[in-house]
Amino acid sequence: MSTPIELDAVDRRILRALQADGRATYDQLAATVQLSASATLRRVKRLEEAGVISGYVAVVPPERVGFGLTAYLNVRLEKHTESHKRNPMDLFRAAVQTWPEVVECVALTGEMDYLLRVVVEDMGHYSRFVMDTLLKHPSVEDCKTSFVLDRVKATTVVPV
Amino acid sequence: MSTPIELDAVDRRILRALQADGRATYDQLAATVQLSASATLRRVKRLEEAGVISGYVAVVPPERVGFGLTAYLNVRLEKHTESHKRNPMDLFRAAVQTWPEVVECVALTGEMDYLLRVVVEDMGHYSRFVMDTLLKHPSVEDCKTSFVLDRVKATTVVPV
DNA sequence: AATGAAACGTTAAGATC
DNA sequence: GATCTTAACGTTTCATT
Repeated sequence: MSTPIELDAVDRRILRALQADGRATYDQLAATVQLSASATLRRVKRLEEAGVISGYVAVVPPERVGFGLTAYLNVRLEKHTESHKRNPMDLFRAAVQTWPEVVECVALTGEMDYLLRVVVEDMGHYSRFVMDTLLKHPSVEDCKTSFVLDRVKATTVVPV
Repeated sequence: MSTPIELDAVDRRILRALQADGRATYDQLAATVQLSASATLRRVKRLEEAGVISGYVAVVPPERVGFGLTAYLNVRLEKHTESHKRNPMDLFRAAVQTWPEVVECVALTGEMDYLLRVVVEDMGHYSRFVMDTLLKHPSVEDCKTSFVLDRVKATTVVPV
């Protein structure tokens, strides 16, 4: 899982194909990567065991299930804390895991500490999340929101 | 593809399960959602045809294939253009599709026009992308970069 | 209209060359 | 890397509610 993997051209074709269709059969895969099905299967298993393929997921467009609003939130944490509590960073990171609206959270360089991608049903839902949950959390100093107007490019794909 | 879909509790359990493991067998799925395999299959096909499941993809962690650096770039476009050319927005959107480093691009509310997620091999690759490609593009006025220090939460999952 | 059980065709997985 | 064999799986059918 942690050793670096050498990928040849065939491996890259396999990864591109499986990032486009994670349920392609080995016969289909074999045809697109120009290899026999059994050799293709062995390479896929090798890639899975090496952690190059960490799993397979169904893609569910949020707007098809009633989550029509996506926002990016830059969050800045409190720099100090009450001495009997855990520090703001640990508190915040633990809280983020429990908030279903937050589908992605990364720590960033720059003036804001964290970037959150938040997926909600509508503006009411967004407003409740920010007012009642995020800003009420003791670790959070403030946040800035940008709403997504349009998806220009969205790929689950790593450009292997 | 465009009609709203009514999802019941079983549909939601199926979506959660397939977002966690897109290659679960129908026997496995059936066990976790408390339904027979054939009924589960019929519901999955219905969700696929309705576009609630738009596809299945293999997940490839960028760092496992040599893409160790992720950055978020806020991009501001030129507000005017040479009259004989297309406007900056159309130029930029078309260019973004051709840049493999840009795995995600959304138009945002707020002072910056676009947010890009950029996945690159290292700082040299990042630097070349920004200096030689992004900032040289006639549609781009300027950009601000934040590098990802740590993934706190990363889910492909819509919280259905 | 949706389900569950069983039968049938297809695919995955392992052994061998 | 390819071929062959068998076990597992996906899909259809049909009776049932």
